Amino acid sequence: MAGSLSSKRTRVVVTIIPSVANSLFAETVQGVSEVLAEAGYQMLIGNTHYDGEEEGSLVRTLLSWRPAGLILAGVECSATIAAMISRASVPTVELWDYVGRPLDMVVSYSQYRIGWEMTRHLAERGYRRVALVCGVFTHSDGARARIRDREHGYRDAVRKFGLGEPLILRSDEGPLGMSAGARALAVVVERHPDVDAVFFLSDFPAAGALFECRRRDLPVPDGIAIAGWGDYEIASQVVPMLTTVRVPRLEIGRKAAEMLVQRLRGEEVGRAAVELDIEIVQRDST
Amino acid sequence: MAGSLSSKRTRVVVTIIPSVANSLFAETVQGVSEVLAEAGYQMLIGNTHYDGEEEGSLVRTLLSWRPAGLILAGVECSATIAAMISRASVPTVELWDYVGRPLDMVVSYSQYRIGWEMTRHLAERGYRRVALVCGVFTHSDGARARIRDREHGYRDAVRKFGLGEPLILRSDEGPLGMSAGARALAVVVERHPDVDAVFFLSDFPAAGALFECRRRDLPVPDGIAIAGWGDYEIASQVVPMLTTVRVPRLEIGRKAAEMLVQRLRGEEVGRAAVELDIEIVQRDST
DNA sequence: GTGAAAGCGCTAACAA
DNA sequence: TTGTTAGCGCTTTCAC
Repeated sequence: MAGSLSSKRTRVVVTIIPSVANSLFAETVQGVSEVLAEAGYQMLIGNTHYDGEEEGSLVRTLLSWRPAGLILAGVECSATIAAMISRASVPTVELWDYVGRPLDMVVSYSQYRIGWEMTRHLAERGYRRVALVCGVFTHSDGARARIRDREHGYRDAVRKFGLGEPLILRSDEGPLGMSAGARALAVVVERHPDVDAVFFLSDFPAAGALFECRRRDLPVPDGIAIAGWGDYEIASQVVPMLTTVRVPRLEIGRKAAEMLVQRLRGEEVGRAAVELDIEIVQRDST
Repeated sequence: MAGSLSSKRTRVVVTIIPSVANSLFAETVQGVSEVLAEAGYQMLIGNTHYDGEEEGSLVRTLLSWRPAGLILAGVECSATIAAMISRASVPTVELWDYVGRPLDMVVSYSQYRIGWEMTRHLAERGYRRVALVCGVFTHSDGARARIRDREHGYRDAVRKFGLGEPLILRSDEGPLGMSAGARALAVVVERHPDVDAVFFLSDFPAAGALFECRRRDLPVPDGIAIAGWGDYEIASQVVPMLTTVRVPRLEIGRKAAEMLVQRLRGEEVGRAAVELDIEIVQRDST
């Protein structure tokens, strides 16, 4: 500690995530720390619990330790916090969301395209009424923006491909689990019998919906089609296998860490904002 | 940082885990940080990647920052590292595994009982040949000891309840996933047709086995019974619902943090080693 | 090359 | 009360 104080530098990079319990972040963090370890940096993780105040005190403490770099994965980052970070002039990479102007470097993918591509895919496979089920994170502007973009892509595709009225089911549970997916499917089946495909914004509620269909003896995909997001292991294992959107979770982490390491080495980082590609994975549930 | 150097104390507790990608640790870490946050401490997470060397350098760096406390969740903790920690005289709580003598405080549950109780449960429900499927962590003495204890409990129960020869399938993949569970089930069905129940040491491979049974049109539990471990959400959602062992993941984290906070407040901590209870959850897969 | 001295940015103890 | 000073344990610099 005295050494860091004296030399004004450390070999530590701090990654801040909203929740360790959300497997979305786990793999990305793994990617980050792999690359960082290779480059001789240590990584520490801070957990905000989706709470702006905790995030603030965490960032304050961590910045006082002069980390070599900062990685913000899906965190709120209010104006106050952003100001603290830029004052500290620590190289920063934001992943996924960012509010307003990016602080520094950004690695993300298009939320709009997720909504658009899957809806288009379902339309092309002949489904005529596609519902969207998503969690509503009211915890941060960035999360709200992310969801808005996805819904926007969905709405545009619904209109473009003549799928009737958009139907969006929102749940305010935060990250949706399997049981929430099962409940959402029950609502769709009972209240909107004309819906022939449901797009869940995560594989876990989608799997839960698949299980609910099985309980109801509702055949998938003939009775109803189910699509997910994330391409988690469960998507390729569940019966029937789940059509989903592959997002490069690991690669996002690796890319972010690589950009950071380049910057720390004093190399010029080409594009400060990288957008990675997503991909529809067609399986048996649609 | 200068403040911490000067005052020789911080309000930061460091939790070290082997992997963020393993959902086993996620909930425990959540429990730890909830309690710590209430008590006015911040928590940082260090990730060892199941690697002794990384653990060493992580602990060295972190100890130099004089954390108020240390929580080691399922990490190797070699003699060298243990010496570093005790020299730093930082209050420490170990979770789950510990090698040799505990460093300081310990929160755990009986691995032996997990093997014993589930095997007994299956014997009592009338199964005559119970196979055990487990991952083999060769990364640490503690993990090896944990697995040995579980297998020991299983073997003792097999003998006690007259279930013939023990049958243990080991995989060296590390934490077993769904696809590994599916493969293990295939091996059991094809090579050991007399097996009528399989106990997986996690719900994820157990769910994978369930899916494999479905693909093979092998009815569960009538054709074969499947049991898991962990009582993750999937266990109560999958069809048929999975019989499993509930382990108090969240409570372990909370308890560990509570003990640490008591110690930091200067209160006397009653028993330095706490063993929490496990519980069989009977569902439809057995 | 080796050794001494200054100082990183704060806290804590003491003096005014 | 408020102001001052020593010093936490290192790195860095500069003199030898």
